[in-house]
Amino acid sequence: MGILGRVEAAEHAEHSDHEWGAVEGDDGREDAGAPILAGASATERLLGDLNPPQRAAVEHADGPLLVLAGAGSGKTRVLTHRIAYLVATGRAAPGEILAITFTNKAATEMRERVEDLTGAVSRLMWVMTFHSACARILRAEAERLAYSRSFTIYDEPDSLRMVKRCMAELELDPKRFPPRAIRAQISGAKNRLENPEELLRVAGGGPESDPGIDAVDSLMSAPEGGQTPFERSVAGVFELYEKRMHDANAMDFDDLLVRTVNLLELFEDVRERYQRSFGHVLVDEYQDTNRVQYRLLQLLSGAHRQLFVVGDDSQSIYGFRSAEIRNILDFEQDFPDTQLVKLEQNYRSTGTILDAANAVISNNRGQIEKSLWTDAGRGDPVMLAELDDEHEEARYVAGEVERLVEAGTSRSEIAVFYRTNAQSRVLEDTLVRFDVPYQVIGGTKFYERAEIKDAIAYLGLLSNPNDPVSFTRVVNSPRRGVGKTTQGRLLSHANTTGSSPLDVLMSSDQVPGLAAAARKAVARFAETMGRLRGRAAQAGPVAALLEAVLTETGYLEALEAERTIEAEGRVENLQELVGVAVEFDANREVEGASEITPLDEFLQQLALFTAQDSLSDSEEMVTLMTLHNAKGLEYEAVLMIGCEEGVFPHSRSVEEGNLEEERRLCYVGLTRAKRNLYLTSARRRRLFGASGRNVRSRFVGEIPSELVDQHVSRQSATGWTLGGRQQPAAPTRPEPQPALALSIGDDVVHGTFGEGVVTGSEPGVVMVRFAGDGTERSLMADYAPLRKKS
DNA sequence: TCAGTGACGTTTTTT
DNA sequence: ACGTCACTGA
Repeated sequence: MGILGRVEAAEHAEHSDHEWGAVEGDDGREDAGAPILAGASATERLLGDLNPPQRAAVEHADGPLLVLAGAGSGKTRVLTHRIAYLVATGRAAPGEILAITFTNKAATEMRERVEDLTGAVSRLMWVMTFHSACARILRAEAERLAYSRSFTIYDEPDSLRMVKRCMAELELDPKRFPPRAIRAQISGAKNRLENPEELLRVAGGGPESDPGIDAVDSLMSAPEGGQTPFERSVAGVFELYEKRMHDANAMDFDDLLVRTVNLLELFEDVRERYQRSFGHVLVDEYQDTNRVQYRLLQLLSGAHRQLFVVGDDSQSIYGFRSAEIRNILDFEQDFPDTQLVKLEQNYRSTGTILDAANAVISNNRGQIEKSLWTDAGRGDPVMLAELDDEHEEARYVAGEVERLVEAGTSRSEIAVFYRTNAQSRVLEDTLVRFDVPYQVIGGTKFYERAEIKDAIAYLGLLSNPNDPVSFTRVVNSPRRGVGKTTQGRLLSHANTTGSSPLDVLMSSDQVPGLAAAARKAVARFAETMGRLRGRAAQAGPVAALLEAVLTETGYLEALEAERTIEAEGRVENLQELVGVAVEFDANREVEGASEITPLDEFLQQLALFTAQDSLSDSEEMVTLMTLHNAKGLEYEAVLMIGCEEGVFPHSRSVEEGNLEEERRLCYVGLTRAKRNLYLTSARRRRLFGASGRNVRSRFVGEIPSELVDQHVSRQSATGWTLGGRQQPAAPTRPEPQPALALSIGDDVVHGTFGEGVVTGSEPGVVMVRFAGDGTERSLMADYAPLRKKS
């Protein structure tokens, strides 16, 4: 066992009064709290409310630990308590802990809870995502990899842009090889830690191919072996892409991880430094780690092997991002002295919901044996609803949400999940019409709006003048007479002289071939950028710099001159961004001599901001999100919409044979619900204009019928019965009353809102203005407790 | 250089 | 059905 490593770790643990390096065997727990009085009571406090297996995990003595935790079994809690335990018992100083969470939000919550438990200031703790941790390490060590510290982080669209540039440079036809596909291949290769040459080697020489053809093929393309033209193109683009990204002093999301691995592999001193500083490494959602992340964990915990990972193989849903369940299945082999703790008691859901989820996931093969149980009651049945089309489905959701709210469920405790972001649209329209407040997580994000990206690109360019993508974005926005031709001349001059695009701009009189008008426009822009650059160098508040950028570049002015509603919205968005900057400036700890300038830190935060981070849980809103975004969350009531073959499981997953991952995704969705669970499907759904007939998802059929309660919309009931399925038992659901014959002007009485008058109607919906509060509401004709006043 | 028009492909999921 | 992108004419 890594005795040496641990002794070394102990030596460098300045805050540790203990000589943990000297303690051997499993029985460390007896000594754990004893020497520190305050620590002892704190330890008791934080162990008190744990069940035996949770406690075993938290009190784990030494070496690698794998916690296999079922859904809702308190795995994040175990992780939090483990950190608190390490701090409280003095086994680790806060600064020696690196805890990896899946989102920034989860990280913030975890820090706060550790603070609550220990009373310790957690600022020193590294509790963050893989990407944030890597970005921080890279900022500090960038020079080792011939990067500058002000490297730019490209988001996915920007990375795609760079791929397109490279393809153009290689004269590859984007119609023949879609840039998206190439980008996906590159990303996959990076996550598997393959470089361009390896990619070719792996792709080449399929053993099943006909040797005759192989021979011909190898004659045709001797140096590369027998790849398809696509694979060769991927490798070529990959190679150039890597070079151009480095020239640009830019990293994509994958680079953040890969470069950190490179750094730690290449430089022994750096590796040892970080191994010493992180004496304990903890990972949440371990089932979703991929090859790079795994390698990173190996490198960071190499000497001490204090690796504490928590995960659930049934919830592995990021295979498309190269996550490997293998990492969890093989953990015990890779770390032979691993201890395994299983958490199988579920504290979240009713027995019915848990049984449904277990029944679905049991259709997968090769899950690690777990038997989740709960001592909560049975609860309500799972509600199944089959509606006619996506609009009726949305109305059903809106109706059920209203019903739940009236029955006392807070809107913030209700969530709607769907497979694809596109599905939120119809739902949003309907919720607006029904006056149901909601928030959408993910989808088209604030930070992807053009004006926001422009503003960030300006800041990015000031920080990193080498970045051609930001340069291109910004140089003629607002329109200032620097068109494509001029841009091309500037960039190619930058290429030939090897200087940065921004520097070329500053000395544009050196650039050949510029027309007089262009020359003038360029010079004018260069002057403003020069001024702003001077400002940026002063490392003052980011908000002030951003405001200066927006006014001095004429960006705001141009928007205001448009005098349109949209432009107004853009200005508002920009104001919001300034607000974000103000908040950033206010929260920034005034630590002298930081390695990162405020501007770089701000840009980094924006780049690594995730969908879930914008989730607000305090307000009275229903939450809408994809199933992927739902991971790690829980709600009293969950509605999963679009449970149809082709939608969920997605047709593409079925084609690619990823059905088991889809089923795990379903499992994740089901297990988010504490009390009420709804699954809805539509018989017809419009996709790209064309309307298709859909059948219910196989996952719905995998739920035992005694757990469910069915509602089938009237229009489809017959067809459904003819389909050969068993007609459900009589629903206990409030039956849709036969729609009242209402016409505009009729006086009606509503169970909750009182008297009103019908002001309009649509199929299935009736609009009523109520006398009580004067509001007009859209109600579902079939469900609303309405009766005609006679 | 730019505004307007038509074709296209996009919809899996995300750091 | 919608947004993006490339092309075209002014």
